[in-house]
Amino acid sequence: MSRNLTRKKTRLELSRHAARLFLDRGVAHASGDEIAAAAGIATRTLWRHFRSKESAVEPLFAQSSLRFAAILRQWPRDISIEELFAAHLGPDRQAAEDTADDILVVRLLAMLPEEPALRSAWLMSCQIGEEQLIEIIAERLDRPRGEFEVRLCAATVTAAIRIVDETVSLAAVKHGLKTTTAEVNAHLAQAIRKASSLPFCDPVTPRIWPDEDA
Amino acid sequence: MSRNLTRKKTRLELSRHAARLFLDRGVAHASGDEIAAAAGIATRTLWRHFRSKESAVEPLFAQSSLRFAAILRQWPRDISIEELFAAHLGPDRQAAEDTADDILVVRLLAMLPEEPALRSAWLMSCQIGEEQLIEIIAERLDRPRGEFEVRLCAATVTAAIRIVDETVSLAAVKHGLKTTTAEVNAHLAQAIRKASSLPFCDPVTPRIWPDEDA
DNA sequence: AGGTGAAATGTCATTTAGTGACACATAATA
DNA sequence: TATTATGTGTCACTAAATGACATTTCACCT
Repeated sequence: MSRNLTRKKTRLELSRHAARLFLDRGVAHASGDEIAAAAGIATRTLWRHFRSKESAVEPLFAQSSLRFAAILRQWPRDISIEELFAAHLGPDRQAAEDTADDILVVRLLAMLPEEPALRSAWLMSCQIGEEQLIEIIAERLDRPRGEFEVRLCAATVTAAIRIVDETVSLAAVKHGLKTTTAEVNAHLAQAIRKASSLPFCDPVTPRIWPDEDA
Repeated sequence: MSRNLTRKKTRLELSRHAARLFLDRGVAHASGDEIAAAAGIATRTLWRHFRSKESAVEPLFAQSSLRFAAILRQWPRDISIEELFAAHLGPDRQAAEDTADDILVVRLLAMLPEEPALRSAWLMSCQIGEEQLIEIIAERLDRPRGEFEVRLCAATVTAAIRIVDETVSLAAVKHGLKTTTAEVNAHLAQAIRKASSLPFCDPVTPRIWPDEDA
C-alpha cells in the first residue's frame, strides 16, 4: 500500500478516536494525551499528524465530503441531481464503516452550538469540500477551474450543503427527529438547486468535439 | 460609557495589535506575550479576552462585517442593492479609522493561503456576518428568522461576499491590482444577486398593514 | 464628594498544548 | 544485503492557556 494512503488511514483512525472522546467528555476535557492513548500511539506522534487537537476531527469531516464528492464525480451528463442522489445516496448504498463514520459526524455537528472549536474544524473541512466542488462544476459545465463564476457557484452550493447538514444533524440528535433517506435527499437536492448560480443540476449538453463538424 | 461597549473597543484595539504582529512576523512567530506587550496589558488579560491567539483577529474581521450589515439594515425597501451600495459603500463615505481597519483586513485576507490558522478565524467571523444577514433578509422579506429558506439564502449570500472579499484582497495585495470603488461595488452586487436564493436585492413590496383594508 | 459592589486587570503558579532533537524501527529500492 | 525514506518513540523544552487571589477601576447610589 502506498505510503500516503496508509498515512491517510492512520489519520482517519485517529480522527475517530478523537471524535469519540470529544463526544464523551466535550472538547475541553479531552486531552491530546488521552486521544493518543486511546489510539495506542505516543502523544508526540499525534502532534505530528495534527497541528491542534480540534483539527484532529477534520479527517472525519473531510472523509464525508470526499465520499460525497466522489459520487458527484461519477455524475452522468444526462441525468439530474435528483436521479443521481436516488441512485447513489443512502446508508444502504455504502459500506457499514462509512455509515458509522457518518453517525459520528452527525453527532459532532449537533454539538457545534456549544463547541466553537469544533465549528472551526467543520468550516475548514467545508473548505475542502468547496475545492472538490470547483473541479466537479468546472468539469460538468466545461469551464476553467479558476473562473470566478465557478468558484462562486461552488461556494454557494457548499454553503447550502453545510446548512442542510447542520439542520438535519441538529434535528436528528437534539429533537430525535427521524427522517427518511428519500426526504433528506429531496431536501438536499432542493437546497442545492436554490443555491446554485450556474445550471449544473440538470442534464447538460455534451461538449461538441472539434472533429464532429465534418 | 457602558461596560460592554468599552470591552468591545478594548478587544478591537487588541485585535489591531495582533493583526499588525501577524502581518509582520507571521502567525507562528507572534506570541501572546508580544501581542499583550504591544497593547500594554498583562498576558493573562489577553487570554481573558481571547480563547486563542488566532481568534484575537476576529473582532477586526467581525467589525468589518458588522459595518457592512449596518448599511444593509438601513436599506430602504424601494431601492435596489446597486443603489444602496452606490450611496453608502466606499472609503470616502466612512471614518478614516474604519478605512485603516479595512486595510488591515485586506492584508490579512491576502495571507490566508499561507496561514490556515487565520482562515479559521476568518470563517468564524463570516459566521457572525451570516447571522446578521439572516435578520436583515428576514426583515426585508417579512419572513420569520428561523425559516430554512431565509437561513439558506443568508448562507449563500455570505459565501458570495466571502469569495469576493478573498478575490479582491488577493488581487490587490499579491498582484498590486488597483480597483475602483465602483468596480468593487458592481462586482459585489452582481455576486450577491447570483448567490441569492430569495429576491431581496430589488425593491420589495411594502408589508400590507391590517388596518389599511378599510 | 464619598461609599459600595461588580467587573476588569495584574501577579504568580500551574497545567496543558505543541515543538525540537535525536535515536530507533520499518518498509520500499537497489 | 546494504541503503535510504519515512514513521515512531523518548525526553527535554517552549509557548499557550487556566486557576487562584489580590488590586484596581468605574458605574451607580446616597
